[in-house]
Amino acid sequence: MSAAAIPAPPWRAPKKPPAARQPLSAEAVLSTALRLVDRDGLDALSMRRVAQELGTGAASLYAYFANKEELLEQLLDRVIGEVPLPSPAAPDWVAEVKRSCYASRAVFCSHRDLVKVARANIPVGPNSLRYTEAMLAVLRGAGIPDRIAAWSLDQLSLVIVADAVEAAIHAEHGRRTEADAEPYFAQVRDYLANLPADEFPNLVAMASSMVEGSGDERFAFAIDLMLGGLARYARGGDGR
Amino acid sequence: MSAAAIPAPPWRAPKKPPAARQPLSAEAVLSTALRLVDRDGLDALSMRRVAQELGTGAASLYAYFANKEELLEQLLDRVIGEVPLPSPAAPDWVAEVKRSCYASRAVFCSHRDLVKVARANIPVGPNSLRYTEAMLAVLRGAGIPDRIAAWSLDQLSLVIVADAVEAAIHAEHGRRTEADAEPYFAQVRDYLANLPADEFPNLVAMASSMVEGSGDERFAFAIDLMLGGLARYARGGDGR
DNA sequence: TTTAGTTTCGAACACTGTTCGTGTCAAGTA
DNA sequence: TACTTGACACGAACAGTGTTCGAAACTAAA
Repeated sequence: MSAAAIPAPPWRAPKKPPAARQPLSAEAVLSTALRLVDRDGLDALSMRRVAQELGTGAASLYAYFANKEELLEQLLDRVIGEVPLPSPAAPDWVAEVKRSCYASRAVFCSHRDLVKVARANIPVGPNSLRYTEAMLAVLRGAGIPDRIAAWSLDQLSLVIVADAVEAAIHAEHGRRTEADAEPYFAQVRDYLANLPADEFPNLVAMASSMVEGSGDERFAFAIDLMLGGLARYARGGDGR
Repeated sequence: MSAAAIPAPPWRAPKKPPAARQPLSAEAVLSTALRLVDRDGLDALSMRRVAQELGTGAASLYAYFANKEELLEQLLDRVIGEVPLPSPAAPDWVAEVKRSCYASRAVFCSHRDLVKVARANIPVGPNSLRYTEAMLAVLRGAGIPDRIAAWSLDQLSLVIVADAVEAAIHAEHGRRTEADAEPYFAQVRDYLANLPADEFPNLVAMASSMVEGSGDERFAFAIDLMLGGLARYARGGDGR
């Protein structure tokens, strides 16, 4: 195969000058789109801009993708492919699931707000399927009944995505690190603490608690909460 | 003024009949917007359409709302106001929280896909605050520590919203009832069942389980999962 | 009646996703 | 070599979007 001689590196973006541009492919479009999202965020991703970056017109993209939604779907699946698969052979299934959840969140967070496209639609891209398969293997290996495993995985994914979206929104508002976010949280805390105490006694009393904890801590708590509820279905009852 | 004597050229289209429109207020705008969402869905809600429904131009709305986002925020808060507040006096706190979650979901689902606007931003509308206050009262009344109560409420809301969004998307695709959705789920099941069994043994084996259960059942499971994990923090340990 | 201040809103701006029909060019056939 | 064919490329246009600006219309005080 002569194609092996020149392996087109998909992550290497084609240059702006239309002179030496490669002949446009779904791969090239996806790479460019992902680069744009990473650089400017999801809102800045328009068909025109992707095409422009490729040195062509927007209409050309519709030869490879039926519409923008399909492009985004494939883009998301490509990112999901970056998540390392959990191993069903791990000795401690709870730890393995946790590790996998953290890894997923990390990958999503590393691509700005792309995760926003991961709504409710069941993802059916090849990488999503591989991930689902691996996760199911772990849960079933722990003795969790099929139905429970399927539903729980749904919920876990939901929490991961929702949390990543929240993180992305914070990042968009410039609250990237804990230190950056402090003024914002202080503002919220003050607002809550100064509500009328007769109508909102609990909110006033809990103003500090409401904004406490880093994003990581809150995410870890959410995952623990689910796994805590899930453990009772695993082999050996809820003792863990 | 002599200018008034000159009659307007009749062939020039006369201005729109002023009709008997009320003098335009934030209230009127919100009511109209909500009516539009209920009728045509969130995507059909544009500033122009709302204004048109009120017999005016889009620019007029900006006198009452800084932008579309603010309008949507207030619209959501208004809908949250329809949710009945949970009672901290209820004898069984778990049952009360469950009831409240179901009620919230029902309200969201009754307004098409408006719930999509409820992303990660902490909702701070008056009705949202009232709801949060009531829910916190219940959780604290159960002996749950402040920090845990705050974080759990976050997660519960997240699950409710995410589930309602999923239901809305199904409804948009015409899969409103279980019977309507059956063909779709059958399709997904068949697709999963026919994947290469060597690469996806679990998905193939669990094809049925993956699509099993009504929306209500899956939602109930999700809430139970969280409350199951939460119960251990309540007064009296994790028994219950 | 004049003036000042506020509210209203048509027109325009800079975008968006998508489609149509033409343009380009390489491969296949005569 | 000359001609045809068909797939890909893409400029221009369409129908929409949120938002802004400045002029008109109305209201209330002087």
